[in-house]
Amino acid sequence: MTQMTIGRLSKAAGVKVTTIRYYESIDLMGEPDRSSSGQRLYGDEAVQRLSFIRHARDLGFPMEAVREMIDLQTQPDQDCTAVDAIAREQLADVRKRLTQLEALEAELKRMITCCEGGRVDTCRIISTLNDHSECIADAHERLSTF
Amino acid sequence: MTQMTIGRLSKAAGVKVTTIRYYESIDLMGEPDRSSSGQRLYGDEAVQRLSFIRHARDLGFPMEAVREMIDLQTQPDQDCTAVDAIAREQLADVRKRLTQLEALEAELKRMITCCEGGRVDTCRIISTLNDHSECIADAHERLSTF
DNA sequence: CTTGCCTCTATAGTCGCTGTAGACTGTAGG
DNA sequence: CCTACAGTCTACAGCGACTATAGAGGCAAG
Repeated sequence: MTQMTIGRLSKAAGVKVTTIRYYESIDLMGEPDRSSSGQRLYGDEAVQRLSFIRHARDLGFPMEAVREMIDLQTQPDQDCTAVDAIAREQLADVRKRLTQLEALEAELKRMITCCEGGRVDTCRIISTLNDHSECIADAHERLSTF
Repeated sequence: MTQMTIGRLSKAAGVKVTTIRYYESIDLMGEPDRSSSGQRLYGDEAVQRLSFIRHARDLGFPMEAVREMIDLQTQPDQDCTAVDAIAREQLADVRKRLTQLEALEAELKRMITCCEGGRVDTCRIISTLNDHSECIADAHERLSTF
């Protein structure tokens, strides 16, 4: 199976047809061959590239980084310091997001332990959101439930 | 200082002027008073509401949830089960994202330990992105660096 | 009075897609 | 061969949550 239509490629790579065309339009995929009637025809390397893109995106790499890495792949004789740098940057970013999310988790737990099913006007979640500095002291003992 | 212009509100609440007007346009803020020349004039409760919105957004609450909570605040005599439910949902979501990010961190670490500054065509980061199932075995011993 | 910042409205642009419309193509069954 | 029907084509609009721009008018200090 050397040539496949966009729909088959879509299934093979797990990327929607419209998204593939979109990637083409922003020059992430080269221009594919066309059948006599104008339908796009792809080879297996298109599956590779799409999986690469999708995987990188799943890992949270920004589009720009993906593009850079793809460009680098077209010059395979260079050293890969640049690729390494991109990955390290991404790792740092992920770490930052992890820290933020952890703080966030703690705060949400706190909010929830503070809400005891009263009325909205005394609700601790609401007041926590209104004023960041509330309801910390008495939360600690109840956190185990979460 | 009972009435302030949008710029002062912006500074007081840490939300950009344009964003405030945007929130007004999507009915998150009520219509403010206007000066004789048509400039928006806000009271302190606007600072409250904006901080609430910003804080909730920082915590990752979706806009829709923010809107719901604001609506609930206008009916302060109801019980706050709904608010609690929203917060719990958000907590579950945060947990999910945490798990994903942790997996992601692990994979990025793996990718980086595998990349030894060779050439792009042998770069393990690139090949990891191309094919998910590589380069796991020999990574473990070097992970400590990260 | 002028300078310079603030505010106004309305509109377009951002990112990373997704969805739509309306036409054409390719294929399988009868 | 004809008919269905699924797949494909282009071009463009829409999404969320803002951000930026243009061009006009407002306000306070020097």
